[in-house]
Amino acid sequence: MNKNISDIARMAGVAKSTVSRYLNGGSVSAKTKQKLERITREAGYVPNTFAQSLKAKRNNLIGTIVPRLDSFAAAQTMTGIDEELREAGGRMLVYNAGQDRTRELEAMTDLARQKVSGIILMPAQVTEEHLRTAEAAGIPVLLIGQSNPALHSLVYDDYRAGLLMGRHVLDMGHRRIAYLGVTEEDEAVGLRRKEGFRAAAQECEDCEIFYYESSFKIEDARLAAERILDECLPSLIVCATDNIALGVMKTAHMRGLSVPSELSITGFGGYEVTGIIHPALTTVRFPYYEAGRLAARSMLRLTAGEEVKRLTVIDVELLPQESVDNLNTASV
Amino acid sequence: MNKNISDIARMAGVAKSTVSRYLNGGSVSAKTKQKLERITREAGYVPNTFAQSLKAKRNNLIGTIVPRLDSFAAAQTMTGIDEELREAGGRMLVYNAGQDRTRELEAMTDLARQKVSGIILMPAQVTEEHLRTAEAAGIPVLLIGQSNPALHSLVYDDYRAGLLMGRHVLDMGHRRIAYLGVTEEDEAVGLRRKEGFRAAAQECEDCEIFYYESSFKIEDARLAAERILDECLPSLIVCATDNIALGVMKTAHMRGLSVPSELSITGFGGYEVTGIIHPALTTVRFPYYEAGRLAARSMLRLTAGEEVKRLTVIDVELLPQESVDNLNTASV
DNA sequence: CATTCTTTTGGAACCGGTTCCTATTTTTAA
DNA sequence: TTAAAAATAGGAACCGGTTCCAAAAGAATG
Repeated sequence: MNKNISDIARMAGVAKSTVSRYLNGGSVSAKTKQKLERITREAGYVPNTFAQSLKAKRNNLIGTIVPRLDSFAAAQTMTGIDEELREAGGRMLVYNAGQDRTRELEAMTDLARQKVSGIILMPAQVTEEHLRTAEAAGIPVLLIGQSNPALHSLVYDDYRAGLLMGRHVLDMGHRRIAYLGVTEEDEAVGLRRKEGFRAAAQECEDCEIFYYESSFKIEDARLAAERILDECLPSLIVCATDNIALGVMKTAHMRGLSVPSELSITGFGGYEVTGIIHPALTTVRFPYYEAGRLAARSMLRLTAGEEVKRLTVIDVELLPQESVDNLNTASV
Repeated sequence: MNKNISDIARMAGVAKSTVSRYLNGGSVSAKTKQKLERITREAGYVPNTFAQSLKAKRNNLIGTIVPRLDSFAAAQTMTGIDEELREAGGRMLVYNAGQDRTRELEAMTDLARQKVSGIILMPAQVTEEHLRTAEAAGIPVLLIGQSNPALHSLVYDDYRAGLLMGRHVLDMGHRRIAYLGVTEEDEAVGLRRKEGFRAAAQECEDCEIFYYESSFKIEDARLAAERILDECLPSLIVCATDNIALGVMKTAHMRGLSVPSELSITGFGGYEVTGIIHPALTTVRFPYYEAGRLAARSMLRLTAGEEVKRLTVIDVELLPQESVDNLNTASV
């Protein structure tokens, strides 16, 4: 049923090289061009991509490895990558690493086997093994969210995010604050975000900060919040991600604490849900979608052998909403 | 740098057919097997998947077309598909249709070109053109969420979902109810869900139901809720999706209406966020993840030429939470 | 009209595997 | 020890394209 290039050549009474040239815009006379136009259309001819890729030794696929499919950040980033690639005729092959480092490495190897043109990776941390695997893959690898001098990276300005948030909550009059972070192994979220916040705190003499740690899971955050409220009763909890903030908010509701009048809460990320819940969550917006587009654009340039800046820092934006009480006016 | 099968054959002093046989478990003597084991390992040899697919005329890719990447349902379904395929050595190629029917059709054609083994589609509606395109693709196409006699389909029991929800809210004593649905062009969400609900309403004589329509967007739902509250002031709004319910909840908060004591709200879907927000949203859980797994399993059987039931109905489950007031006890 | 330069075309080789068929070697049975 | 059977290996064709090179055809020039 499906015709191949030889069939078409035979039907048109020409050599298959002529058909190939016709399809790829080579020099073909107007007459044969017309004939081939008609015949390929009538036969519904579609070139076999395997055969094309076999000869070309490359395809238009970009592998994207995400830590999980059901996260706002991953979804937005993927959407951005997908749209940018599509406009350039490329395609996105998604791999879900399920937040498992081994699967992340396997995914890279596997994508290299499939001979994708490049890999966009959203890792939680970059290990020596990541570098070795990327090296072995022999194709461009671009990181989003984490950076490494050995690879091309696209990072958010996590330090500034922490700084902005810190200054904002201090401005609002909060002095007794809990910071609920994540493991420092995650350099971006765990370390730099916290350091930015700490820097803001150090600009203010009379504030007390309590540092806590949780996982990225909402349920773990909920439990951590229980501990925080039992131990130090802050006026505000700064959470390292919006999801963590949701967990903390849940705890507040369960304890009957009113947000923000009895407990203020902030997040990081700018997830859609932060604007929908009540009270809307004060957070720092990370432009995931734009980062995805930018990543795809950079990757296309890399696969074309063009130069790309090794490290790009993406700006973030404070998004003050309702979940932070203004203690200045309250005391007036 | 990268070796091909001929290189390996030369290095081992055998014919490439022998190498191929070694790789694919054909009859090879213990001695050559050992030798090839060593050589392929040392050379880091990896077969070229294009060449394999070219000969085999098929690959292990399953195309998945989702309406959008950033929806809970899509994310869960993709995760299910991905995990099931991975266990069977298959891979998922994701296409984002961006809620655009034209792009959905293009995606099918495009996937067929890439010679994926099968397509899993999550359409908002199935048109004649979908059928034609699927037919032309010449590979198995499986629908999730919508059904069509011409294709293999996996649907949720939307009618029962509506029925369960209807009975539940009536049980809770609500009699003046608004149903905020979506277009009936969406047979599953727009039509059957509503019909189930209507059937439940008809089991009760003294209830008044007001039907409204919105899009799937939270913001549109928010606006629709404004209209509903202005026009008929029900004790409860049944929303056709959890996202719509979130929009309605937003309006309630903005108007200072307490949920559920002044306005009860329900959704459909069982999105993660429904359990996190306060009050937690009463909804019907749709097992998206399991559906994804099931879809992948069915697709693998289809590509293997095995028989698969044409229509599978997936059961749903009522998830009563806090957003529905019990008017029975209230009046006691 | 002959000659030269361009444009168009066909043929063959190639990309990197798999598979079929035949030849050779090894094993088993007689 | 030899014949028959079984296991192993090699060679060639094939999958469906692209590309290089040489031949043929057409256009331009003197």
